[in-house]
Amino acid sequence: MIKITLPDGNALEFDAPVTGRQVAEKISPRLAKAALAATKNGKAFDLDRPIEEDSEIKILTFDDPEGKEVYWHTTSHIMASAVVRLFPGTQVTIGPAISKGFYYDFDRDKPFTPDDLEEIEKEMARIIQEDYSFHRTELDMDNAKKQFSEMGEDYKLELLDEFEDEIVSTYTHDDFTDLCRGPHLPSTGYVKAFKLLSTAGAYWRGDERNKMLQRIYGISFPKQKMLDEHLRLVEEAKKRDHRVLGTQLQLFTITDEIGAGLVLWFPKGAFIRHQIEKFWYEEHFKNGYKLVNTPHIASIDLWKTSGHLDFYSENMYPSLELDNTTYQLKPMNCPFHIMIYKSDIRSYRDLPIRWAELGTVYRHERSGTLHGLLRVRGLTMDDAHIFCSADQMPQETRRVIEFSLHMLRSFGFDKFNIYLSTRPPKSVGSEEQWEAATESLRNTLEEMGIDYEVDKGGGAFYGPKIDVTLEDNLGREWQCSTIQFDFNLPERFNLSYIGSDGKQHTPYMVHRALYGSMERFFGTLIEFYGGYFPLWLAPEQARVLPISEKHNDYARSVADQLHKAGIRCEVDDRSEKIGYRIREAENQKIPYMLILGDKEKESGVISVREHKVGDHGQSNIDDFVRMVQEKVRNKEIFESTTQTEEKS
RNA sequence: GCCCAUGUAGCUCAGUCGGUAGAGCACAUCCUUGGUAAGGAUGAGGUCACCGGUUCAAUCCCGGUCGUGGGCUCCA
Repeated sequence: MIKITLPDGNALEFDAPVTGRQVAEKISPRLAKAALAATKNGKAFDLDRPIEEDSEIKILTFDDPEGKEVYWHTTSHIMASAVVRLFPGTQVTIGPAISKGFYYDFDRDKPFTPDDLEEIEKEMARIIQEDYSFHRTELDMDNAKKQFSEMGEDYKLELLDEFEDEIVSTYTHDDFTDLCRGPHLPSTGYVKAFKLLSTAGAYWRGDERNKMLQRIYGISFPKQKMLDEHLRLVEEAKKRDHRVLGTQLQLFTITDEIGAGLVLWFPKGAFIRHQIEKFWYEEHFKNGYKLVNTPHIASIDLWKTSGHLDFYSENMYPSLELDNTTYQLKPMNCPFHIMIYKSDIRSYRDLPIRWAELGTVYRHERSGTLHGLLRVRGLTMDDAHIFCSADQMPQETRRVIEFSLHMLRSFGFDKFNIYLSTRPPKSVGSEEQWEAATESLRNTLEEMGIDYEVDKGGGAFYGPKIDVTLEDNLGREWQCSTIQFDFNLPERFNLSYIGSDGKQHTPYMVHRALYGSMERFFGTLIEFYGGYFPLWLAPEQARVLPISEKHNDYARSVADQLHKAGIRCEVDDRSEKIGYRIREAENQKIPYMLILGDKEKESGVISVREHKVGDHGQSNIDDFVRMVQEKVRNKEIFESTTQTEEKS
């Protein structure tokens, strides 16, 4: 007899060996039916693999993240076997489950076409129909290498070379065998609904020096309805894409007549940006920052001294020759702030110095990485540099982290990821400097009790950093705030301050941006709000809609009163029906529509309609003004805005 | 940068198996003055991204350039 302990603490006794499936059957027929795999002592385990000794067992269904992983990973094996059936000679490489689905990378001369995908789907359907069981085989390294060498699977051999385990496992269904840790679904028939979504080129191991493989992405579910729902949600998400909303709401455009990655801010977008910047200035003054302003180009010598020419040149635009001087368009603001520091003798009494600038920089990002507002070539950083003494450093980093979180929360963000980025391969400074600086940042994070992940090798060339990322609407992560330690520039520029001991010391330096850049922050805001900007940001807070021509005068007098109260509103008195004009205001995502007809005119009130919600009924003007002012003051966000749009 | 896809009116998209293009919305004018998401009529609007090639003829086929989209380790 062996003892099987369940997640709820209850224990069941079985004759050994027992399988996860038998355990599930004992618990309930429903669980047995939904069971996909198990975990044994916390590690994923095939449902039909014998358990010989006392264990903690959890049965995995599609509701468990690990269950989904098994489901998707198995589907990727099914896809691989279909591809090998249809296109003999294709080498398989790796095919993991990812957060939403799976992919598999193949080495094949010809990329897959959409027609190929259809064929592959049909073949997968056959393989699922034929319901092959998955068999796990364990073998030692020599045999594994022999087997995959005979199969001609070079990539698997490369993987095997890196494994440290003595025993590896393979999974076989039908006549397809793949090197795989597992576990898998019991059989191919477990996959009920799937779809291949896209193809892409992907470098072997993500390294562009390696061969480009052909990747196929897909997803699967235990029910067709779940697949349909998933596809619907993806479609809905596309409507919140900042590029789509940017056009629809006339916020910005990027056109090749200007250049890739260069943004034209339309009046409405520029207004929102202005509000964001105004808030930024106010908060920076409150937090002890002073403003500076600096030019867009500078003598190339500055960039030689700073090290940018050596370490950042691939992202820099070519230099300009003029009057026997070579100028360089700036990719960063830091050297300028440093020169301001150097313009005077600094005392320890002056520190910390905090200088901020909305500084526009140009970076030649690789063409394939450009993406709407989220990765551009001309951008305005909400930059600042802090110069301080060594012992002020922990305090200053802490202040910046708190400041950053305060700023982001003011916009309603409450979900972000925080990373500690360590030394990259191409970088300056000694090992000791990196070690000390990284530890300092780590300590600050830990003292503040902040959860973070380590991004190994993700630091700037001049020092380690803390990054805050926000996710876009399709789950892609983008860097927002960044707080970077720099022990390079103060040395290169020979910065100093006079300490209380009367001697010269080198200051520490922090680079930081809280929004990251105005462009990217705006892009994430558009998606976060789904275009429904909160009142304090909305370019037009209310639209006044007279029912017919005879109410135009009243409409104008209402608009006047609102203007005087500081509310941004327009009158739409075009000779269109009220329904039409409401529809237009809704499409433009204008927060309030004020409908004015005979009833309102007579009693001197307004009828208030809120976007996405509908008619709120009548209100007097003062009450409405107070309500709007209150929401503006609180930076209140519309509840409906952060939810997925219903289908319209 | 690399792989694949793609570029037609302001926007969203049809279309031409090679004979210089079409819809809806938006826009303009007129009619309509209408109570909470599309009233009607008429009209204007395109070097079919750009450069080159094949052809009697190219928006369509071919090559190149530029742009855009998806992707380029969430490791067996």
